[in-house]
Amino acid sequence: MTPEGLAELVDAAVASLVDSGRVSISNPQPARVERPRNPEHGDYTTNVAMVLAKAAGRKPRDLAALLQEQLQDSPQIAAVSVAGPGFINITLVSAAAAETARTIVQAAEKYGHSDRLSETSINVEFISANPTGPLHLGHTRWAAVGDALARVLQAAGARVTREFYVNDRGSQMDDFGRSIAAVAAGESPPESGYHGGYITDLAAQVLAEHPEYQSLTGEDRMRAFREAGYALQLAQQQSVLDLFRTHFDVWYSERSLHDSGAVERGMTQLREQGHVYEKDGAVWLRTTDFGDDKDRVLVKADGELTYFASDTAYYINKRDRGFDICIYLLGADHHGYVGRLRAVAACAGDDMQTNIEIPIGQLVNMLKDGVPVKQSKRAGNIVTLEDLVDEVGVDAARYSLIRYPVDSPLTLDLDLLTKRSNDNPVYYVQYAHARISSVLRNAEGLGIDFEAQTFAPELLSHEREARLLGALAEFPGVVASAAELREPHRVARYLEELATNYHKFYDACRVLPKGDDPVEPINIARLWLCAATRQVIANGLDLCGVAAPDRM
RNA sequence: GCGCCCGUAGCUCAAUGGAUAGAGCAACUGGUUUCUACCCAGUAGGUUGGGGGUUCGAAUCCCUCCGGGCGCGCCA
Repeated sequence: MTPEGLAELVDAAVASLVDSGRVSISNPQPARVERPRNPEHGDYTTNVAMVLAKAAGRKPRDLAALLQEQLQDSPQIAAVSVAGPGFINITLVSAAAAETARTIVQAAEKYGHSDRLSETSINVEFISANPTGPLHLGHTRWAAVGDALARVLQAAGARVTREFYVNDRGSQMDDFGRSIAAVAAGESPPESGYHGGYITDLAAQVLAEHPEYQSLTGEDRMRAFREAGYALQLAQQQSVLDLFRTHFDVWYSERSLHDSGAVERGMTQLREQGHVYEKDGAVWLRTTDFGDDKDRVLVKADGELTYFASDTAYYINKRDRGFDICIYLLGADHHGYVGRLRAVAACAGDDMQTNIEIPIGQLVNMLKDGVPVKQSKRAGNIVTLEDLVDEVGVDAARYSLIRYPVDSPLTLDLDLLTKRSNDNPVYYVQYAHARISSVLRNAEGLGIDFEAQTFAPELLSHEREARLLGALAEFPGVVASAAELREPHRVARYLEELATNYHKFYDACRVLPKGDDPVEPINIARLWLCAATRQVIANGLDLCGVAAPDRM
């Protein structure tokens, strides 16, 4: 019996009361069934009586009592009670709860997946760093979170495209080229340029491949170094993201947006929608029609297109490519763009409530030796994605970045992460997986093929078995809510709770027979439970993009 | 000045308007002749920044004040 199944049972109980005329509610909303925080309150609890009390014109506790009467005859329910202001607490018979283990083992890697977003095509754009330097710690957070979000959305059935927008157009590219060219000539980069040590490396690489560039001067020299440096830096970003297990489906070049005529087409569409006007020799988009602070310039008085013009065209281009929802994961330093981007969607004739979503991620701070690390791109002392991975590894880096909601600022203590200690819960979760794997290996060594034997779910009646089963049953709901709320951290938090439940079970319940003891049905039942738990941990870690090791 | 985000245990952080606000780390006390102790059991730690409001019920929603971060360009 799953929480979803139980919710249907409660809905049926409500409908039965209404149909028999004992209660009058028009259009009762579906019940929500949750696991209570306090285990003494049973396996599941629902607040449906309190929610519907007003519509029914009854006291919450009276309505709850009527529902209790309806529910307690169900063969799958062991006990129903009314508590507090009107909660209905439900305990399942152990066999009904334990069927979950069989369900999970049979569904295998599909357990937790659903089809509730199956009609939706979603573009998830994240990182979108300039190709003028290495990816820093902030980008690393978006890499981990964006990829995990994409995985969670896919698990909910959505068609997802991971997209990286390459800002390869504009004056910062020229600054980039001038900086490399200057260093190649043995000079310092210009004040407005780029100063990190990687510029020196890029200059050396460019010269190694193209020694003839050294003789170029002026704009030709800038362009030559710019293009060669761009190719090298983009390749570096791509390879480090590959290492980080974040694989983009589309790397979309801003230049290509212009070359393909998408910018012109976008402008035409916006004109047709009637939100474009001219003032002071410039062309504007009236984003204030849709809540933006001020209107935005598309074409400057000198005829140059703005960066914002690319943004508008890019959004329209995404919609033309068939995406129902465009998600932009932006850093807090770009939150000023939210208003104008949403307005772009509206100006293009879309619904800014549904077609565009812009979660804002707060920045990542760091402690090293207990002192905040000051990061400055100009000074070139940034901490890069590679640095973090070198320090703690891909699993710990990804996990520690996605286990927090993105809208909360995050402080990473590098010294703690470096210790590879339990301060990083990823080891706690991975260890549970490795521990179960070991038990299953030992079972195999004893010649026990539990899947070939009869599973007697009613034997899993120990309190800690019940709690573990309850946690396992929650997984599909957790994945679904993580997808709907765009909050992949829920999966990580859930895994930690699941791992705790497993360790407690393991501590109290012997799985394999000791010594020469015969194999009993309880051993078989517990092996089913172990296999189910391992499957859910593996599925959850996969949604995080973190490895599930068989040995540690 | 205006706008957005944040403020929860000593530290890092959870909690989809629900019952006694939870974990991990740090501190203290215990537990393994047995399947992986990277584990488990327990103690201690709170005016959820302050104040007001909404309601059966608020860390959560509204108002206000305080504190912190970020952003407010015909730059990209």
